[in-house]
Amino acid sequence: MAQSQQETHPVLDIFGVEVAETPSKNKSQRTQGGETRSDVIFSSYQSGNSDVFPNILALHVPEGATIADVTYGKGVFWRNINLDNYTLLATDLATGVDCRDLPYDDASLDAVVLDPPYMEGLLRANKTSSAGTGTHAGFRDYYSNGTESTLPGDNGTPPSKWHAAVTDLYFRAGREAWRVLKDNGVLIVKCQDEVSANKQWLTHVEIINEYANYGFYAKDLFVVTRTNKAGISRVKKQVHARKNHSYFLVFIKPRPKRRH
DNA sequence: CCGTCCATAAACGATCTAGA
DNA sequence: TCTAGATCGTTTATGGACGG
Repeated sequence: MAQSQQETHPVLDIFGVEVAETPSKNKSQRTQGGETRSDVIFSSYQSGNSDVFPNILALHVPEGATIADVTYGKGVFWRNINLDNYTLLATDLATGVDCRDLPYDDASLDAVVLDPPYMEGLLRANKTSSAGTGTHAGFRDYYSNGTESTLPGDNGTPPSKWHAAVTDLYFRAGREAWRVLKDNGVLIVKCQDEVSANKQWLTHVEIINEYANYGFYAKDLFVVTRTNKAGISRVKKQVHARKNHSYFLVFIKPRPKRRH
């Protein structure tokens, strides 16, 4: 008992934080590096995609990486990126590349960026009842449910519809991304939850759970809150909170663990 | 056997605001 | 002033249970 009392203990304040130096007797004291700072990259921003995306790239994708943006669209993600620092492979439906069937070799890319439509209304077969008449019309024409371009299910089941058509697109594109990514490769997925048929669908949770089955590690999650006020029409009684935020999910394809 | 009711699934479409 | 839209509640269809 007397021995233990002779051992030196650091003096702690009420929060348990050391406030006094331990005696110099302690030879192998660890010296901590790094610096204290607050200008770090945060998990949530009230801003647009083109402002948030550079932060994600800076944090998770090293310069010199080869990145495939498989849903390039107008390239808004890259508006504030210095393209000298990366090799960008920009494809889209407009260039004839299906994000579920990429023209790249297995394990050939450092990063993949995926941003498909996340609204079931955009994927409807019937044009008069589908949403998105502008920039997403191409998506709708090609990926819409109930058309011959829609892929049947894994077991020959009918093609998915409504919200399931949205997740189906994410799942297939995720599996394809797994194929083309190198070990430790990064998959950046943009998504947003949606309400369909008066029902809440937490799309980002569904994607994370499904991708975990493929082996992806969900390394990071960013929330983008839109700056403007969105409305909804034809409401008699609001049921759910109007969504004004979306997600960037960052997945890692882990290096396979070596077995003994 | 038929019509009604109810629950659930499927289908559908409107409108107000920000930004140019 | 004009344009165009990263939804979500409402409406319609479907099918089973149930009573007459």
